[in-house]
Amino acid sequence: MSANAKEAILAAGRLSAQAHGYGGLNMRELAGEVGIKAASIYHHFASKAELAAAIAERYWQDTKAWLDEVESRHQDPKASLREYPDTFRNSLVNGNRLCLGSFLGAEYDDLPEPVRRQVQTFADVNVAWLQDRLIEAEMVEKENAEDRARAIFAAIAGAQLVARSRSDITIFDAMITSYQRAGLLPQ
Amino acid sequence: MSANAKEAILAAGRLSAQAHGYGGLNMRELAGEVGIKAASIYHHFASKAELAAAIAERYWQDTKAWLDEVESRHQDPKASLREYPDTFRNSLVNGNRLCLGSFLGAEYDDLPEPVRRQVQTFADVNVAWLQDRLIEAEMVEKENAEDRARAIFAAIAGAQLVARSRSDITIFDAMITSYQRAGLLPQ
DNA sequence: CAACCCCTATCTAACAATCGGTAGGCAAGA
DNA sequence: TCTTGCCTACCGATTGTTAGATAGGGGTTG
Repeated sequence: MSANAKEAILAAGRLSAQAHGYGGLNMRELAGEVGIKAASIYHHFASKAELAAAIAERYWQDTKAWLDEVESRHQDPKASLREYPDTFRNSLVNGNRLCLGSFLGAEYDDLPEPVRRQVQTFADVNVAWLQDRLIEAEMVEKENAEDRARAIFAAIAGAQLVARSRSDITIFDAMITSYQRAGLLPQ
Repeated sequence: MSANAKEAILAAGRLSAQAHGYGGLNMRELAGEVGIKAASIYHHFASKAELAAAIAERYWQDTKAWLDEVESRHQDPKASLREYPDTFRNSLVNGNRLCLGSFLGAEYDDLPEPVRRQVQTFADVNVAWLQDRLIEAEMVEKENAEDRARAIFAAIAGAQLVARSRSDITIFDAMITSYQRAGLLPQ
């Protein structure tokens, strides 16, 4: 295992947290998925709180990398915006999982401080990226861009939440289509 | 206490579940808020699962009653739609709490079956009411009304989720305004 | 080259706290 | 006297976390 163990813990922990949240994240179960014992996790992470913070930090870093890759792949900002819901969709396809930011957002009151900071950063990363694309696409006036970006972020996260509790991806797609028809997202 | 105890348990349980979810709902703590001992709860509810199901059932019943009252207060369906986000807003004002449907929706995988049913009913109640108002207001074609209704429900739940993790009601209001400007909600 | 040591990564075993839930008793009103 | 509503006391399971041991690899030293 060695240095790979830490990465394996982060990867499995992310999947577990997306399915069960911070409260449902279980050290023994997580260790079992990685193939080690629970005590061994403490060799890599000082506590459950710090583990969760590391998971959340890695999560927004991966998200940011993916968003930047999407942006660089299109010259049309509207094309980037059309692709934006795909991460959320993929989480549903991949084990009916939730966006980590949404789950931890729900549990926010019971979250340790270091985890809270990473959750906020995740939201900031998404909103900033959306804001830039909205301005490039000239879809809103500059002074409304941030609010509109946050509204889009919230709407898609909400669609994922609702679709998940039906375990039905088709209603996620239907909601995205509705957002497009209504004018919240570009068609 | 007597017959009032059951009602008090339901009321306190709802508030606790809106703040900490099903997993965070604690029998001892809940009993303490009501002024009884944890064991006494089992005189009124057979298990935590049945208690949570009763809380969720009461929740959608109260929601439905409020929605019907809103509808009867306005003759203009758009006026009803404008008032719709207020329940979600009030939960934030009242202790930064989440819609119970959203919290339980996040925890859906770990929910006992009877609770799941009530969560779905809550979503159905909201979507059905929104669908009726949208049709009355002639805001969408009939075949798209349900999808649009669910999209609005999801968007507002998402806005509440995002606003909660900032403990900031003003950004909730800003997102609702954005939805109106974009055309998702009537202005 | 061999003996030594130490660091890394993991283990077993256990602790203390907390959880949902149960058994059985007690008091009061019908 | 029987039912209702609550209690005390406890059980077993699970949780995050810690202490201490062990195995192996790499570097230093004789």
